[in-house]
Amino acid sequence: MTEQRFGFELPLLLAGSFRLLIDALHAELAEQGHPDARPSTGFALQALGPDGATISELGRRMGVSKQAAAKAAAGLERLGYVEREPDARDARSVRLRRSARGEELLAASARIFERLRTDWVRELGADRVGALEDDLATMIAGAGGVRLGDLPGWLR
Amino acid sequence: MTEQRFGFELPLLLAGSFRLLIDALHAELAEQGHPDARPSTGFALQALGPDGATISELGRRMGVSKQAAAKAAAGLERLGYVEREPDARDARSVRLRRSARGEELLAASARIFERLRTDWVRELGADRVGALEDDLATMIAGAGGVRLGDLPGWLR
DNA sequence: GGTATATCGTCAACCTGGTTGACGATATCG
DNA sequence: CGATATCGTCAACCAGGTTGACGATATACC
Repeated sequence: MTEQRFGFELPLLLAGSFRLLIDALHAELAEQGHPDARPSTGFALQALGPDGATISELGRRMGVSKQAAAKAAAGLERLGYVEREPDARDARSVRLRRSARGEELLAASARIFERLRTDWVRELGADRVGALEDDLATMIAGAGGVRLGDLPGWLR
Repeated sequence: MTEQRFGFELPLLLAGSFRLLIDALHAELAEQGHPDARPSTGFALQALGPDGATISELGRRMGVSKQAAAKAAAGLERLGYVEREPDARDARSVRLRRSARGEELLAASARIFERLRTDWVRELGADRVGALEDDLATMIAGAGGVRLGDLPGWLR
């Protein structure tokens, strides 16, 4: 079974399975009333956190410029996933907050990812999936963590 | 060790470790004389194959339009990774072929990925890395394979 | 052989999502 | 109070994707 594998297969397998999950997620999301959610939508909403954030703060959390964060926020606002309100104690700032629909999206995503993981467990067994997660976490921790917010632009 | 894991961690772990590998690859490539190689560079050169391809063919192999393939080819040409020559038996076509430098880039990438994989083996053990690869391959095969050539644009 | 049809590569226009630089408005520090 | 820093926005640009159109060339068919 484990025949000789080349080093370059590892990244292909990682990218391929990542894409599998994300495609499945968005197919499901589209059916559940979120047809124009994109991978970056969830990332940004996650980065926003339960208490929201200012535009600059969002940019810092995602590792992009505040201008890029402003564009992203405008998109999320247009789709109804975030709302903006003036910041009470800093008249320069804009507070971005997840809307009810934004919370829904995250909740739906969490449910779907949970279900996708059980698919993996059914196929591979709970121990193998657990080992896989542990091993990837080990490698990431060994490298001192990894930034993910700017995934979209980084691949270029 | 294997505490309760949430479903949404799996994609984060996959993306994170993929990014880890790709970042390490390009840090190494930059030191080896390929500072402006990008992830898509290697993908495209790989898609070109040892015998090269026409622009339209490259586009089909990467799952993008021929116009996008032409732009990518122009970039690769500018960096000296591919050469274009007229097609002997079809005056409409342009054959794209990897240059010597292009072959070098692929060879260097293969070497580096091989070394990165041995890092993983040193950290996790050969059996765990093999299991990880087998499991990811299983999931990808179960989904009927996955397209990777258009990774850059797909995340959007 | 001649004509219809398909494909090749390019051009143009547009979209998304990044970047940098500049700038007025507002906070904050000394 | 004044110097300095940060906030959000605007403008210009770039990369890399899209669609539509088009002249040039192959191919298929009568």
